[in-house]
Amino acid sequence: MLIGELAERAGTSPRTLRYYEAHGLVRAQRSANGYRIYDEAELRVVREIRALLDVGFGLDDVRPFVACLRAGNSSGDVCPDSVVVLRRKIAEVDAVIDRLGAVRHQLHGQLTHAIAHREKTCLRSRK
Amino acid sequence: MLIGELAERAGTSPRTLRYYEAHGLVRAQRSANGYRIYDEAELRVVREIRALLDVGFGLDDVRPFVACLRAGNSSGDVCPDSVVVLRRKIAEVDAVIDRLGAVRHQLHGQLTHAIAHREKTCLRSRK
DNA sequence: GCTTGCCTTGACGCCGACGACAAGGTTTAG
DNA sequence: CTAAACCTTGTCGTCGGCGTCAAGGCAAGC
Repeated sequence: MLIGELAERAGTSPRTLRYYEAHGLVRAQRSANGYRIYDEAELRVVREIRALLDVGFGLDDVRPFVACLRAGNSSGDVCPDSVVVLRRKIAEVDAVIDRLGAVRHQLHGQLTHAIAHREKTCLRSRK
Repeated sequence: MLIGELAERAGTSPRTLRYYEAHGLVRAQRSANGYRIYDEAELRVVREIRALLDVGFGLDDVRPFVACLRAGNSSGDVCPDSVVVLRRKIAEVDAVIDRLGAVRHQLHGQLTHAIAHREKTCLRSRK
């Protein structure tokens, strides 16, 4: 499988796959003419990477999951390192959610205050 | 008031104030030697900017609030343009919170699955 | 042979809010 | 006289995950 085919099957671009390889996440054989050749297993790897990135992981966070897959596991999640990252990410997400909740609350306060002020001004202007 | 003093009083840096000025948010007189001179009103402007940026606004989002303050209002929130931005930002925050909730849910699922798998493996290895 | 369509490496662009540094001018205190 | 401590403009660097050329090689069909 050449890079274009893998890219299409994984729903991404050749550029992206080379980028992953440059960062040590994806591996490829080389044909005589220098083309990258991938086996089926890499498709699963790339899909794992994509799924995690979509969820907000960084490339570094993804490494343990890829290693876990390469170690022969059916899921990238089941290795200790992956679990560590999962826990950390959940905690991060929780923190952001809390923060955004507070932000939302504050913005809501500013909004209602502004509306109230507008009512007042409007009433005054009608006198 | 020179730029260093304003920066300190607003809890930021001279570089940041020049950046705001370059983007049309903050204004300054110039002394004979070319130094920027700020009046007290600019302190409130800068604080408004900082408060909004801290909450996740971009510089463009902040403009209406600054204009509102310059128009003589006691709060930057009370003008129609500000209210529009406030509503939009609240909607954005809500969307992100929803998305993160889904992400959290998925990650939690992956984690429990991984733990369950580990239990299984552990049990097998003890046989 | 020529075009088409793959592939290769390399390098710059992006976005946003600045930080950091360069190279210089000014004023003040010792 | 000089050092310190301000100020000025200008430019490059940062972070991440790529997109987008550029310039070229290789394979295959007509």
